[in-house]
Amino acid sequence: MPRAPEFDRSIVIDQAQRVFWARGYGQTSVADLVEATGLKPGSLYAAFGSKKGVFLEVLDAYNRGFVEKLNALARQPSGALAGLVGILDDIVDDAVTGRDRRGCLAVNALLEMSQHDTEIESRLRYHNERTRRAFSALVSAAQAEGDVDPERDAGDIAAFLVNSIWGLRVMCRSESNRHTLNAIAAGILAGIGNRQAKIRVKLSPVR
Amino acid sequence: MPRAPEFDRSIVIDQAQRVFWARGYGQTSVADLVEATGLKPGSLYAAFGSKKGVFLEVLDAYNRGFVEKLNALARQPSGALAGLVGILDDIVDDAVTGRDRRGCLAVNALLEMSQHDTEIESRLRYHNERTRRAFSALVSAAQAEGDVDPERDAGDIAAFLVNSIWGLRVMCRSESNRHTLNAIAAGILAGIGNRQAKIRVKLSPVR
DNA sequence: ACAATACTTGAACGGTTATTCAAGTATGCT
DNA sequence: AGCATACTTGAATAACCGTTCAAGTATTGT
Repeated sequence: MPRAPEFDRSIVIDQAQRVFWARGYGQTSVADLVEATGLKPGSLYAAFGSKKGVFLEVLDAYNRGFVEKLNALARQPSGALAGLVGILDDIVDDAVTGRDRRGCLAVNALLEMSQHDTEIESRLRYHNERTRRAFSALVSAAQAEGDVDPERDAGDIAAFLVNSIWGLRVMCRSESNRHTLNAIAAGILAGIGNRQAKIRVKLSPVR
Repeated sequence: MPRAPEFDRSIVIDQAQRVFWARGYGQTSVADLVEATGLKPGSLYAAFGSKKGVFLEVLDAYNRGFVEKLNALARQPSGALAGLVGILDDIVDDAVTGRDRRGCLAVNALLEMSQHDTEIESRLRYHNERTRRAFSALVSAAQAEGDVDPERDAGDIAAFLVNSIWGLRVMCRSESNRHTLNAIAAGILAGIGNRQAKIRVKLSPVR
């Protein structure tokens, strides 16, 4: 039996994710990964094959985490729509406070790489579909709870939601004004046919 | 008096734009620019200072063109809302037919570079504001024509619109299904409080 | 204890990058 | 005609990139 690896794969992926998310793929050098993970180039290449191999695994972990979060929200006691509003609120809050303005790792990767890397492109397409399905389940739950117009197709609303949230993640890279971001969030809720007046009120005021 | 440049600056910027838009900033080498513009490295650096200098000028030209297009739409005889719907339709059409899936040059640049380049970041922030003002004027026109709820703040609606269109430009990089994209466009029109039932119908069917 | 296994190390490699620069050349004013 | 100006050229440069690899080392079953 051979020697066991000295590192925890999921921790390494987590460390790599932080670097890729902060700097983007192209601006992250293998030297950066070596520094962030503590793995020397040889070990890194033995474990992941290439820089792109690391990145693909980072992307997979990222999407898995996001879909799990969405699935948890759909079963939340305070209601699916409240979960959705929570997502928007968190994004806005992170931007306004400056806590997180890195945007969405998957969207960043899509724009940076999908045009010249078909492997990344197809992987992101797959993640995109999984994300939309998770949003669709969330919308269905909100419809069943009477908070969203049940006449409209949940898949269509989910597509609109993914679109809007991607936009919001991009917007937060250059906009940190609370009023503006809240106005956008209010528009999104209007677009999905939100029936809970309370929640719309919660987002639109503030000044 | 010295020798005059042998090239037309606006043509060079146009050629450079094509390369940057197709490949992104990082993946575009100075050698690519040399090939696309016909200018040798020395001339390029004499005229623009650096690769980034070329890119900044490309960005300026891009945004100027887009804002001018929006201003023209606001004064269109068929109505401001029709102009807006036309923008959405064009984006969807370009994606479905595969005619143009490069996304928005400014959004691409924002995600690729704004995090580690403050000069690009502030330039894009400025363009973002100009774009939002142009959309605001377009929305005001639509309100005056009775096609959009006049009670809501035009600036808020404009922010939502910019957000949605940015999302759509991103979405089109990985999605080319007409039904899905039309559903998104319909959601956007619902979000701005579109009062013209006709136009909503125009977008939602198709299968 | 020994062999087999496979992880770790870090220097080295070839390729590409943005940028510079000295030399050559065309222009227009005096 | 001659000079000042500044554009054009393309080879050179130095830094950095992702990746490889041979040597060293720790672990485990026998």
